Amino acid sequence: MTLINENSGRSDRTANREARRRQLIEATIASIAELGFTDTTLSTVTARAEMSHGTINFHFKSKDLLFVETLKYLAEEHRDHWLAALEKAGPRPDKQLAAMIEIDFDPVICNEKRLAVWFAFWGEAKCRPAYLDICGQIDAERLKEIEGLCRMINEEGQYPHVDPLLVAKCLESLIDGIWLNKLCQPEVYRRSEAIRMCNSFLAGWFPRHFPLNLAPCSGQS
Amino acid sequence: MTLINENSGRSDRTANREARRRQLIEATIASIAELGFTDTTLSTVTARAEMSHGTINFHFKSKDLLFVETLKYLAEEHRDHWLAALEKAGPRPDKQLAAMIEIDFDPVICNEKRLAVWFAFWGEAKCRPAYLDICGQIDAERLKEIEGLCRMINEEGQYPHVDPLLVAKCLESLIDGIWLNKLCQPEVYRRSEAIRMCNSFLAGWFPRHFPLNLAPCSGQS
Amino acid sequence: MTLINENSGRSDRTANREARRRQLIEATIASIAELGFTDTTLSTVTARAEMSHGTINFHFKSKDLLFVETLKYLAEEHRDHWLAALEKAGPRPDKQLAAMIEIDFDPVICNEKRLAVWFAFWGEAKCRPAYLDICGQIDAERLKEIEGLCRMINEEGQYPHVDPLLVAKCLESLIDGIWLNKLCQPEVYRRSEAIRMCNSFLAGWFPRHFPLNLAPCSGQS
Amino acid sequence: MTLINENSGRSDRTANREARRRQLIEATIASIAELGFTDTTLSTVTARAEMSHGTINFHFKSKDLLFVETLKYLAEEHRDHWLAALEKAGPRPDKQLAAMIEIDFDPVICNEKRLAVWFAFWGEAKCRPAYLDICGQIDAERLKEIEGLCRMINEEGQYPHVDPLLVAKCLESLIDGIWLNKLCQPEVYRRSEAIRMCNSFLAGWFPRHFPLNLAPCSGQS
DNA sequence: AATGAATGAGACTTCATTCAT
DNA sequence: CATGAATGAAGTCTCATTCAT
Repeated sequence: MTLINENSGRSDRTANREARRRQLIEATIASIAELGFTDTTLSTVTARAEMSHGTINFHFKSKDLLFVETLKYLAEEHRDHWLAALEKAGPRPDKQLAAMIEIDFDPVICNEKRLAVWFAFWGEAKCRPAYLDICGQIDAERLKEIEGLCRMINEEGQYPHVDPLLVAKCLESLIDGIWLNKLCQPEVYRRSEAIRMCNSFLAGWFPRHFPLNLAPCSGQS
Repeated sequence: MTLINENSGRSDRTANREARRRQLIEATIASIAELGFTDTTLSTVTARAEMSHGTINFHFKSKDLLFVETLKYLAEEHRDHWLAALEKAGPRPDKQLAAMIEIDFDPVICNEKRLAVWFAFWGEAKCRPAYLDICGQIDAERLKEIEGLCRMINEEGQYPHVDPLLVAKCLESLIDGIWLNKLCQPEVYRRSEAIRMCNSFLAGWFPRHFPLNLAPCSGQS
Repeated sequence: MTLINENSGRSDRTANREARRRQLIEATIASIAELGFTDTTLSTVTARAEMSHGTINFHFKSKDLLFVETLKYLAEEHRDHWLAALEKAGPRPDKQLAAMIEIDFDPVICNEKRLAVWFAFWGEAKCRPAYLDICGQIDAERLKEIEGLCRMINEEGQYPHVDPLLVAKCLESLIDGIWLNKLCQPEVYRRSEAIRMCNSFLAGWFPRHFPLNLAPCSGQS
Repeated sequence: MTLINENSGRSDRTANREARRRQLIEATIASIAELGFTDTTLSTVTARAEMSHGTINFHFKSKDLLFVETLKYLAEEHRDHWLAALEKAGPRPDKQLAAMIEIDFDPVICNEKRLAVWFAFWGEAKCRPAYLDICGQIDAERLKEIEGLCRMINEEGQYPHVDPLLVAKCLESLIDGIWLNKLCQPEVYRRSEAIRMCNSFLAGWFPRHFPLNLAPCSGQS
C-alpha cells in the first residue's frame, strides 16, 4: 500500500508519515461516506485503514483535528483540480468556465463518496467555526474566479443587463444544488444531465457563447 | 409538576400527548441547530423542552425515531406552506411559481435554524434510508408541481425550445444551492437577493413572464 | 446495605442518593488504601461498591471530583471526631488537649486504611490546589484550637518561657510525623506508644499538667 | 544528535551511561514535583531530560524500576548528606545531633521539589513493598544513629527519666511532621522556624545541652 | 404519565512498551 | 546507542435505554 523509497534515510520516515496521514484521511472519507458522520468512530476509520487503534491520536492529535484535516484535504483536492482544468482549457474564458463546470461533475471530484462527505461536513458546519472557515475561503476564491470569467465573457459578447457577480453566484448555487440532488438521487442527476442543466442556464445569459443544446435527452447518462 | 386538567376526557389527553411530541420535536430542531447532529443528545433535547430525562423514550420509541419524526415535521411544514401559498396566489401559473419561490425564502421556512437542521439531515441522509425516503417523496411532489407550472407558463408564452422538466430541475437545484450558500454566509445571501437570483434565472427562460429587474441593488437587503 | 425509610416519598430518593455517594466514597477510600492512588481507577472503586461502571459519573461529575469529595469526607470525619471529643472531655483544657491527642490515634480515625489514604492525598497535594485548600482549612482550624488550649494551660500553670503557638505547631507536627512512621511501621508505632510520645513531649513544656509516665514500656501495645 | 567522544574507551561509555541515568532520575524528580505522581509519564520525564521518547526503556527496564531508582537516589542523597554532616560536626554528640537537624532543613535536602517527591513516594509506599523497604532501611539506620547520640547526651548530662529511644523516635517524627507542614505551607514553616521547633523540643529533654532560645521571633525567616 | 436513578456498551484518548531503522 | 513510529491495553467519560417508584 505504502510506497516507500527504499534507499532513502530520513526522507523515508517523513514520506512514510505523510503516507500514513493520507491513508487515514482517505479511510475517514470512506467511513463518513459509508456510515455517516454520526456513526464514524476512530475504530471505523482505523479498521478501513487497516491500522491500529491508537494510531490516529498519534498522527492527528484528536478526532476533531482528523476531521478538520479531512475537510482541508477535500477542499484542496477540489481546488487543485479546477486550477488544473483552467490551465488546460486554454485562454478563452468561455472554455475555461465550461472546464470548471465539467470538473465539478467529474467522477474524480463528484462521486457518491465525495458528495456524501461534503454534505456531511456542511451538515455540521453551522456549529463548527473551523469547518465554516475552510468552506468560506475555498468558496470565496472560486466565486471570484467565476465572476472574473463571467465578466470577460460579458465584455466579449457585449451582453446587455448582465451582472457578472449575480451570474457567478447563480452558477455556484446551481452547481451546489445539483450536487445536493445528485446526493439524494444519483441516477436522476447524472453527469451529462448536470452539465446540460448548467449550460442551459448559461445559455440564458450568454446565448452566443453557450448555445442551447436542442438534442433530445436520450443518451445523457 | 405538570398541571393537567384533571376532569378532562380522552381528547384532552390526546391533545396533551400531541403537544408534548411537538414540544420535543421543536426542542430537537433547536438543539440540532445549536449544537449540530453530533452533539445533540436526548439530554440536550429534553433540557430545551424543559422536560425530564426519561420522557423522550416514552413519547418516541427511540432516538432514531425522534429524528425521523422531526424530519417529517420539517417536510410537512414546508409542504403545508407552499400549498397554502399556491392557493393564495390565484389562478395564474407565473404568479403561483413566484409564490412558491417567495415561500422558499420566507423567514418562517428559511431561517438560520431551519436551514441548519435541513442540512444536518441531508448530511446524514446518504446512509439513512428513512431520511432519503422522506426527502425523496417531498422533492418529487414539489418537482412535479413546479414542472406543471413551467409547462403552463411555457404554453401560455409559446416559448420555444423550453423543456419544462429541465427548467423545474434547474430551479429546484438553484434554490437548494442558494440555501446552502445562505447556510454558510447568511448575510450575503439575503431574502431579496435570493429571490432576485431566482427571478433573473427564470427571465432567461420566460422573459415575458419574468422581466429582468434592472433596478440597482440598493435596498435589497 | 442501604437503609431506606420505606414509608417516605421524596426523602426516600434523597436518602438513597446520599447513601450511594457515601458508599462510593467509602469504596474509594478502600481502593486507595489497597491499591494506592495510581492504581485506583473508577473500576476498582465501583467493583468495591458493587455498583455499575457509569454510576460514578452520575453521582460525581468526574473522577477528580470524586477524589475531592473523598478528601472532604475524610477531613470532616476527623473534624467531627475531635469536636465531639472536646465536648466530651469536660471544661479543663489539659483534659481537652489529651482528648484531642487520643482521638488522633483512635482506631476509627487512625487506622491503616485511613492513614494510607491521608498520605495518598498529601502525596498529590502539592500539585492539586483543591487538595491543598481542604487540608489548609482543616489544619488552620485545628491549630488554632490547640494553640488556645496551650495558652490556657500555660496561664493556669504559670509556665515560664512557653510560646503557645510554637508548642501547638510542634504538637501537630509531632502527631503528623508519628502518623507517617505509623504508616510505614504500624507495629512499631502503636496507639499507646504514640500517645506516650505525645505526652512525654508535653511533659517537657507543661510538667505539672502532663507528668512523665515512668512506667516501663511493657504492655504498651 | 548527541556528541560523544568518538575515541573514548570503555570507562567513558560507562560514565556516559551513568550520566544519562542521573539525568533521567533528576528529570523524574522534576516531573513528580511539578505534576505529581499521577500525571508523571515517561513522556513528561523524557521531555524534561531533553531526550527521546524510547530512551527510558533502554536505561531502565520499566517505569516502575525508574521510580524505584529515583527513590533510592533520594534516599542515598539524604544519607550521604547527614553522614557528611556528622563527620564535619566534630566529636561532641550534641553538636552532631544539631548538625543532623540542620541538614534535614538544609535547602539542598529540604526544598519544595524534594519534599513534594518524598511525599509522593510516601503516598504510594503503603502498597509498594519496594518503596517501603527502601524507606524502612534508611529510617532504621538514621533512628539508630540518633538514638545513639541521645544516649550519649543523656549519659553526659545525667538527665533522669530519659528514654533515648523514645526521644529519638519523637525527634524523627517531629522532623517528618514539620516536613509535611512545610510541604503544604512552606512560607509558615521556614528553615529557622523548623530548627527552632526542634531545638525547643530537645530543650525539654536535655535543657543543659539545648538551652531555650528566648529571643523574639523577629528575623527568623 | 412522568421521573430520574441506574446500567453498561462503546466512544475518545493516553501511555508504557516494543522494535525497525 | 538512540530514535520515534506503532501498538493495543486500559482508563475516563458519555449517553441511549430501562425500570422501579
